[in-house]
Amino acid sequence: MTPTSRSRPQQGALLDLPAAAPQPVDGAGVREPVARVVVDVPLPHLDHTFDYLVPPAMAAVALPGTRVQVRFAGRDRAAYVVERRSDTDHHTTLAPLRRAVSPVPVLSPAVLDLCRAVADRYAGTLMDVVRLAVPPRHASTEKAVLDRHVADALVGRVVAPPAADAWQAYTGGPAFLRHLAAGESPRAVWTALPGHEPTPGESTPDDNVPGAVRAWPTAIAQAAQATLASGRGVLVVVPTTRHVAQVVDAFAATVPGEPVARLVADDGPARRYRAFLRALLGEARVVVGTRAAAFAPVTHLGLTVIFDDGDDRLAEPRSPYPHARQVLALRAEREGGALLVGGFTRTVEAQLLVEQRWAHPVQAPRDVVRRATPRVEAPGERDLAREGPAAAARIPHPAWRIAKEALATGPVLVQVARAGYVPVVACARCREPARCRTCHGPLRLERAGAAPSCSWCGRLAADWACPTCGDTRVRATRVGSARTAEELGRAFPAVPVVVSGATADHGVVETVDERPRLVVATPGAEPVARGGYAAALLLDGAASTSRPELWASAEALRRWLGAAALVRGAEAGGRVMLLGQPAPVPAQALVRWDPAGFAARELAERAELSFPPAVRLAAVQGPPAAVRSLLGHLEPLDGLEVLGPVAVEAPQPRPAAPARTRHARPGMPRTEARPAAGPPLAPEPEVRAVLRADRRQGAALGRRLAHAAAARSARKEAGAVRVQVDPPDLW
DNA sequence: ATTTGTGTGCGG
DNA sequence: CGCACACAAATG
Repeated sequence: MTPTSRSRPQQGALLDLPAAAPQPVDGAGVREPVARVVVDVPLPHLDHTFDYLVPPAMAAVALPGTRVQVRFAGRDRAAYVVERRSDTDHHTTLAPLRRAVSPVPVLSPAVLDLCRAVADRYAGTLMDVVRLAVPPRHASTEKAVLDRHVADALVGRVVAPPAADAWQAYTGGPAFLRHLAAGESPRAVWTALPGHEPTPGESTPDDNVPGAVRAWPTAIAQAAQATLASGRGVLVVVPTTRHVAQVVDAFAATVPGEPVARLVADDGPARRYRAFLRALLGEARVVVGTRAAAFAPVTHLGLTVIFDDGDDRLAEPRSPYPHARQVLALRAEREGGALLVGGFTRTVEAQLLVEQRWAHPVQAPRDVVRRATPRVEAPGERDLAREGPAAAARIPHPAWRIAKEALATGPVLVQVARAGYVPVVACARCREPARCRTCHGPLRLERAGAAPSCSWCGRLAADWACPTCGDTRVRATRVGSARTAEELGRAFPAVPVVVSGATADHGVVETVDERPRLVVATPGAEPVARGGYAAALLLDGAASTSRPELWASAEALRRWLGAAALVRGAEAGGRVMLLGQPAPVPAQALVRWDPAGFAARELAERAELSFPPAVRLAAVQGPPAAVRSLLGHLEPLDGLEVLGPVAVEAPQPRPAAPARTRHARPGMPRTEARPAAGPPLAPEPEVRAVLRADRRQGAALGRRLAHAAAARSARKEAGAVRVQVDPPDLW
């Protein structure tokens, strides 16, 4: 936990002189007159500490962890004090701090240490990580919080005796809670069961019935409660604000009166900073938030939880791109708290933690799983053909039957891969994907009867004609949620249809009640149904598994499980049907509800192919000369493979996209064209190299990459190179 | 990035 | 010899 004291610039290995002997500094009456600071500059080769003199007026304020301003390279810069000391190893006289910005120690020693570890792991700079960890200061909020804090500081809190019924169903669940309550720090990978909180009027689940499974947020709240009982704090990180709301609600029900800080970037600077301060000052011992909350300054941290860790929103999109799961794992190792990695699926990364025996698996025995999960069917083409001529329909007859039966007892969920009406169209005759004449973006239909329009630039293509065969008619190659809802509404005229998804037409619906209705939703936007859905139809199976990336089937399974987990258990008649020719391996994992088995198989496959997380990978991307020079600055590493560099597809669609699917044959499923809309910019051509090393060499690889980036920046070499460790979109 | 220090070239 | 500009190194 020692703060960094790498006060020596790294001007290449050649000039690695020994550090100057520390010299005592005359503080003119100031005790520990030297402030060791980290300065907010973006240059990798300046990623170390600098010493400044503390003027007497700032002596009591500029304490470790506080924000200050310093004169640096002729400009006033923001900085954080990381240490106060009486000596310096700097040889000339120290410049004074310019300003003590605030007395609040926002960068606690534990969080500083975590940031350093994350920066090292991801080959980034400390400051880049600190910027993710510490929200921007909001002065008026700070004043308000501090004033109130003095007023009601140190109010003792009594925690009710912990409940543990949500963990009864899991092997190792009660033991996990016991260890937490005893002040220990177990680590677990938790495969959550679908569970539903009782509807009002329904009796609460009996603690002694193992089949009575409670919803995941309640399980988290109970684990938190056990930790609070041991006198320690709790941090919960989830992918979205929707998840945050669910967890916060569960806390309110489970640990009433316990203050919970909700740390969500979407809340805006003032609220975010307020929540941060409440955690920092110990006013809230529980923090629930999205990815940046992984760094939250929870005092005496006893447990961190991450739920649905396969969601890509847990990966930070800004340099150095840390993933919240990894941040929490580093944190658990360094700060010594317990870690709970949970989800309906099990990610390969979590599987690795289990196989390394770093974490214990916590999951339900087979018979409990069978009762608590819905009955899942994934009819193959032959099964459907037996049912009659409409077997190839997107919603074949057996699916209609399930929906009809289920609607007698409750709501039915229909998961659709894409939002919109007809999000992709092709030539009706030759099935060539239809593209915009101007920018070559894919065409779509925005609503019934509308002319095709471009999903990139929005232009109408009323007079579209296929450049290959001349036909002017288009056909749907994807069907979106809006059109699906339309079809369902026609088939069930008496049943209300709800559409949920992040589009302009309608928002995400949070919950629906237990009355019969059809709920059409895109993955991740499924409303929670009180008491559970009676059934779910998962359409478009192939759309999610046919992507070439290695993670496609794991992601598909995660999405299916996420929807299926909202359905009542088999015991209560819940049914799920997976449709649309999904790949068989994830489909079988869903049918058997065996995410752990799937994850084990996936991890083995990745080890076989030398893919992450079995090995450590890093991507280096930028202009050709810049990438070459960075690779040139890399010090040798045993067993390091350098793949490439190779030209990388333009990150943004170019205005003149090549018609690359000229010979697509009718009937062949086309691979997805490109992500989504975006302003067509002309990017300069870039290359990407991929570095591969043994997992045990991961730390060394990170160090070498950071050194190489520092060397480039010290020499002011042109061109921005993006270094990304564990690039999520590569394999 | 910005500043500061050192070296080099050219005009006087 | 003196000054101006260029380049490199350091930034406390």
